[in-house]
Amino acid sequence: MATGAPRRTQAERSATTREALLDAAIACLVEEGYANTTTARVAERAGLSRGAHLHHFQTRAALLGAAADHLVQRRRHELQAAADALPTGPGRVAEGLDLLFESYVHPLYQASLDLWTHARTDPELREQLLPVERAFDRQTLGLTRQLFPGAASRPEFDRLVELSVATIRGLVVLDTLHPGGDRARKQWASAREQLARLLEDAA
Amino acid sequence: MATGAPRRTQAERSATTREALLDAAIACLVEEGYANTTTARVAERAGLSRGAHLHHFQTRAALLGAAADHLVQRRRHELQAAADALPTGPGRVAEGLDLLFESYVHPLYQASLDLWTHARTDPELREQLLPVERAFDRQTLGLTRQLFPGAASRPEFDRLVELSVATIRGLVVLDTLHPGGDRARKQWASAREQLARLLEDAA
DNA sequence: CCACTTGCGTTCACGAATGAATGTTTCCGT
DNA sequence: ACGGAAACATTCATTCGTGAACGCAAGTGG
Repeated sequence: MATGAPRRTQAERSATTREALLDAAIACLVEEGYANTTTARVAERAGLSRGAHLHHFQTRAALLGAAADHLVQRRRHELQAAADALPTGPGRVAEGLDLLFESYVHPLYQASLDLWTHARTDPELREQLLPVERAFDRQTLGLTRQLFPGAASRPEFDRLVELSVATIRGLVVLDTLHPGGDRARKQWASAREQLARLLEDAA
Repeated sequence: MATGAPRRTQAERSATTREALLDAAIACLVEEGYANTTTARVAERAGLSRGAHLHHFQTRAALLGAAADHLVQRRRHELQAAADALPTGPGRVAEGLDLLFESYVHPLYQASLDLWTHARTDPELREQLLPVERAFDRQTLGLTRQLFPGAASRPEFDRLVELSVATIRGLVVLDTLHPGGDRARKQWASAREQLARLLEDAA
């Protein structure tokens, strides 16, 4: 038959549903939280049956582990694109810090927080998340080197990045209790100034 | 009868069981996490029946809300005692920051993180936690004024405290995935130096 | 001392979530 | 086109957590 849709190979079909499940899982985590992210709920959101889920991920922890990985990949793409588009110039440090901050206030990071928090007492989930976290860390460090080329070669650079990232994480946690609130954003204005000074002094 | 134990009034009995339940709930949160902190589990830990729990707290969210409050009270007592015992002198700022840091790496704060994270998507729990958080914030701010009397009157003091607390929170989150790990502690050494400089410059 | 209240324990019914077992459709190699 | 394999769907049994109803025992005020 000459339908417009070319016959899709099985591997393509498979990849599509897999993505749909992961996207649904992430959306579910963001909007309904870890506790309400059940296998049934995710399948429903993806417009699939529970069987489809079971076919791709035998267990719930497997699904969430894959979702975490998917999450990091998505963040990587968005961040990389934004970083490449960032102009060089005198305001580069401040804007680079802003970029980093935005990647954490993003709703996606709330999903990560949910996962990480639960992994503390769920050995199976933690097992899944440990390699993902390593990738996340490397990703962040690599990005900062690109964002702050002036200071990147300094010996204290890694410490300053740790400080900045820790501060950002700490600010973002503020907003978990106040969804849509901008407490983190308000405090960030002042914090960014201090961090920028430290990074520029190092350059 | 002349037993050594004087007859306890009902109010005393009640208060004892209530405390036992709250302590059990907190211990359960710390060791087994939010998801495994079920009403049955808490009652078992407290050496009581589920009926006892249900008598004092009709719903699970009520128990957890009360537990969060209890948590903040306990932290207040410990912190206040430590702060009162802190000597004045040249190292006061650094030691004060350490004190603050210790109050966050404490396992009790992991329980708080679990609660706060879940409250994001659980309206009933969030309702319970909002006033508790306000108390916690006031408590922290009051303590810092006592710890850093030199800088407390400066206009930028509140901003510096926010920065310090955010950094500490962000560092502590690191350890959720690595229980018993001291990644936060290691990064703290360097971060504390920077924060101390800022606070001392303000004094 | 007795009626009444309050703290505490037991049992039951309901709902929800998970994963296993078993069908049904879609695709690919020959 | 046809047989096998893989993707996907349906149903089932089990487990677990919750909160309500009920019942007993211990304390309190008249």
